[in-house]
Amino acid sequence: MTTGHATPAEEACTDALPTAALSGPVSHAVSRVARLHRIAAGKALRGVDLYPGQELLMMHLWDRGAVRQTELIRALDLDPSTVTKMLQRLEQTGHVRRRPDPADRRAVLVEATDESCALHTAVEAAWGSLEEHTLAGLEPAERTELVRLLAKIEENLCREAEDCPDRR
Amino acid sequence: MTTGHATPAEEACTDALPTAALSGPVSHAVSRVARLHRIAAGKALRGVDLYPGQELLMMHLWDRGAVRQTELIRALDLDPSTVTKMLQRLEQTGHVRRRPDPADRRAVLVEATDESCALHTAVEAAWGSLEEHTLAGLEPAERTELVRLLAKIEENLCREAEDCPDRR
DNA sequence: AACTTTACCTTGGTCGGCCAATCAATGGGT
DNA sequence: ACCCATTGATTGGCCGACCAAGGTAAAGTT
Repeated sequence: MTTGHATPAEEACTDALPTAALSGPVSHAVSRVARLHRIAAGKALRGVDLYPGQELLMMHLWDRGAVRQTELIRALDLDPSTVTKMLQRLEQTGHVRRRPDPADRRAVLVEATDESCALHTAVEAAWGSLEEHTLAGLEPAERTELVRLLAKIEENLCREAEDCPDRR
Repeated sequence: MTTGHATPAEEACTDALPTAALSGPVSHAVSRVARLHRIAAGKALRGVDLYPGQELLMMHLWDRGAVRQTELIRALDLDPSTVTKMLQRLEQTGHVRRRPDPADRRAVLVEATDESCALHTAVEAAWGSLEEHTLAGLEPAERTELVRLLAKIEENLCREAEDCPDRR
């Protein structure tokens, strides 16, 4: 793929030679991989009544118990409004319960419902199988290298986003 | 990051130790990188009146001229309905023109408007600068390795998606 | 104590993106 | 010629995610 030659069979999953891929091969790849990954996650999660993205929120709740919404925002690194709406939907589907924080009358405490805990293992299994499938055919060394490189570009992107300056 | 130790300073951009990251480090990283990358793209594209995602569509049109919608769907590898809605918005903002295909009365031909072509260079510059920024600090060897690994996992994910079986 | 700033969350709007279902036109099979 | 399967595109509904703006409560200032 980095070399110029490509047999017709090999370019099955790729378009011919879009300038997007030439002008920004990594950006291009990241977009495509992310999209495919999200679709795969969606399929794996369909059986547990969760939509992709929600599983990370739930995992955090399962991990930490009752937390205030701000912590979710910080941990998931999402927009506050996004979390609000996700929680509204998760509450409606009975996965999550919200109650006012007695210590701070403007804050909200969030926790996973007991019923949702039944999904815990299923979700982790799905997440693990997704990971395994994503990395199929990669040797251990390649995997750690991939993680290292992804962490590097994440930090690059994070720096520009100026999300990091404050101690999040 | 794969090792257990992490100084307080180093985990600045990462949450403490979410099971999500342990249970699927690559999946986790892909999500985060993709999100940050999209935000960065959004910032870079804000000056050109385009939203992230639209630039790829426009680049394809600039490349290939008038194409039918099916080709966009295939090339961008998106859901048909997604493309339809994107085109409706792009048409409304004057970046794109649509007309019926004389050869096939159910198809639609899409092409970039002349005005949109003015953005061509700006978009490619933005895309290139985004790429450069994403890869800041990575040596050439690391970059090609990253591309190679991303391509590998893309193929893995693509295979499961069963989008590939037919000759796209 | 009164005022100002900051923190926590919500609402409204917009986009990209998916799925499921639908309609219209083409093309094959008999 | 007819019927049926396939292809091209659209609609409606939903979710994740963003931004901008607003409202309320806590903390900091004077």
